Amino acid sequence: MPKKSIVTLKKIAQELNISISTVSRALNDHPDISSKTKINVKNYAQKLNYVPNLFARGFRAHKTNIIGVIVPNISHYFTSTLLKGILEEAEVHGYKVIISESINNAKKQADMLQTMNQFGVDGILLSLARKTQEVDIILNMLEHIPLVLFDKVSTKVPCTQIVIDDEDAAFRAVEHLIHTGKKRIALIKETENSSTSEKRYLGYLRALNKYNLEVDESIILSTEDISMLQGKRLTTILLSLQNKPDAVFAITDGAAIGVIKTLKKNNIKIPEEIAVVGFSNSSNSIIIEPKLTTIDQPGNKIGAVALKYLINEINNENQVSNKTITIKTNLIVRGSSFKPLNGGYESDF
Amino acid sequence: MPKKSIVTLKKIAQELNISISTVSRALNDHPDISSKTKINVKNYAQKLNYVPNLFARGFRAHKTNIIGVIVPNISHYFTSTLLKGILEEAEVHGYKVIISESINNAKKQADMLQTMNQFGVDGILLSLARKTQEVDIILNMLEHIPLVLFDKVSTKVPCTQIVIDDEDAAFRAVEHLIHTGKKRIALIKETENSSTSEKRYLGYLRALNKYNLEVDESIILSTEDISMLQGKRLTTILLSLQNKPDAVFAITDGAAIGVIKTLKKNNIKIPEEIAVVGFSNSSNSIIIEPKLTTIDQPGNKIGAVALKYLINEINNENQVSNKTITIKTNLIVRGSSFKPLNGGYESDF
DNA sequence: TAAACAACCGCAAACGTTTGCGGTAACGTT
DNA sequence: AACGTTACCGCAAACGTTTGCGGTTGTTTA
Repeated sequence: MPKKSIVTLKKIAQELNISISTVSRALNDHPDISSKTKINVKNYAQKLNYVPNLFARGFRAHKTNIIGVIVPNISHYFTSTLLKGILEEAEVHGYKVIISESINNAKKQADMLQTMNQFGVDGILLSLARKTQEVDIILNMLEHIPLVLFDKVSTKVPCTQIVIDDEDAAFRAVEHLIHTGKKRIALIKETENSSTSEKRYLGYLRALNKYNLEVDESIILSTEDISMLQGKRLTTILLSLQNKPDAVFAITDGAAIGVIKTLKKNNIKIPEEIAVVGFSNSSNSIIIEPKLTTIDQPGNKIGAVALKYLINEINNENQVSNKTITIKTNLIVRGSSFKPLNGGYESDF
Repeated sequence: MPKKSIVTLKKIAQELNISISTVSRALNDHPDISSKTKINVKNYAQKLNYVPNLFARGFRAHKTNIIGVIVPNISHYFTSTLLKGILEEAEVHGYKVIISESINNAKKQADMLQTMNQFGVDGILLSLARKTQEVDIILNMLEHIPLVLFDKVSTKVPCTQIVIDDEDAAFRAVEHLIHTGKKRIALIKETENSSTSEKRYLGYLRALNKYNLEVDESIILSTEDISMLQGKRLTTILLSLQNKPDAVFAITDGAAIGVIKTLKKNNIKIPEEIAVVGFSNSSNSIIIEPKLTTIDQPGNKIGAVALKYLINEINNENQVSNKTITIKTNLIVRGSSFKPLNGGYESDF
């Protein structure tokens, strides 16, 4: 059993023959304490390697300096960039972060909210599980503890939310395809009511609308669990059509890569015959050949901003705020949608 | 300010006209309490939505049920699988997990150990930052708090360690290349003293040795930050050689993919002219074409096992254990090293 | 010289929980 | 009737910290 003897205020007080309160105040630079005593105490504490028991402190102050984070799935690249942003920002503010994953399970998510609250975290950062329908537990949470939603959000919850401009990003992606001369652009999206999928769909529609392109339901495909495999499957459907599309906008890099793979297998020229655009700028998007045109979502920034707003709510204990903060994204044009005319050279294609 | 009135044992005791201790014991199923009282108390607690203040409880019991995890970089796919394993296992044991990243900075890592200890975590799971040389802080930590190393470990620290069989895995990877008829196998590894890199190097040597193949220093290349870019750079070096290799074993999927990309650009047939094997089975390894032969490291399992051993040390407060647990890996053969003879069909090549 | 004031410090309560110990009632045993 | 036993339950301390309040010096002011 390791556990070296633990140093407390009491011990310091005894050795120095002063009271516990004086030691506490000295270490906290309270004005009531003479600088002589302060130096004395601080030195001695230093020597004994004293560390305050944040537990006791938090217990008393009802403040833990821990914030809880719940994400649907930790092992997605984008999620880990979100977490990175959160962790970095948390550190500068002196907060620790507890992370849990809901595995896209609403029940589990509810349990986690409970446990986190029970643990006395100072606030919660939540990215919703996919099929979160009943938000009553979350609403209830809102009355107990500061909470902000990020990435996967819901308008049903009146709290501050940090999202990317999904609609606008999708719009720009499709607009880009149109600018390259494409006129019949297919869409691959999710069926379940995912807020992001819906918004990207709207962006797609708006772009077609703006440029007076026909909206053809037969090339708007949905799938439950969007993935590379589904991208492949849906592409074969698209290719079996009489009137094939000349571009595909997949709402996810994974699906987009599935599209590319299937197009290549069918010897279809990318982007000349069919162009492809994804969403996320995942690490895979520069591995596939041709490299994938996609939307870069600054995960770090989303995470950092979310934490910043949360801390704000923790400090200003006024009533719950309710605005939605939108983080800008970037369209990254690569070989899957655009081939430079002049001897333009893309390194790996 | 939200903060609904908080329910404590005291409140329940008052309303029910019994003592606090009785309430506590009733909720904890203490034998001294009559089942009538128990039911009574439990029902009432349920109704008030009582949740024990784990903070106060932990404060008293010197137990937080939080374990700390420090990893070099959270946004690597493999890392997130490790974390997933840890999180899942932690949940079944009723532990919460605090995660920090050291960004491969030894100083930062030391600070984090301190803070975690200060926070009163029950134990620490540590994956070392790359250039962790002075381990005194860690050794010191060992006397205070249960700690187990995982993935990135060091023999300098006498504690239980969870690793994969790097040496053996590398051996099998190279042996596989030899079995396919390759005789001149290049190696791409790290320069800095990374334990994994060293072990994989040893496995490489052992394989060459077993099959009486010459070890040629000129095709054993090292790089500081191993990555796709470095893979590309080193491949051009290999290709400029008079006596080119007929296979490349890259100690990392990223580097291996860089190799493949460069080989393709130079119109070299994979695997006929030069075969490639990586390490990690990252998501990228099935995106690149040909798909990459690689070693699958079961991150989930490593994480889970690490946590299991940590909890064991937390409970059995006997002296520090010091064994090294090795997790088995799998060689996954794909197109980058092997082409089926009979009309064998690989879906995307 | 007395009163007022400042500077410095200690007492004790409080946070919510668990738990050793002691106490009371009811019952059965001699 | 006196005693022992059992079944319940409450008192109070303890965990380590912070903080309002009051107390003790010593110094300045009237």
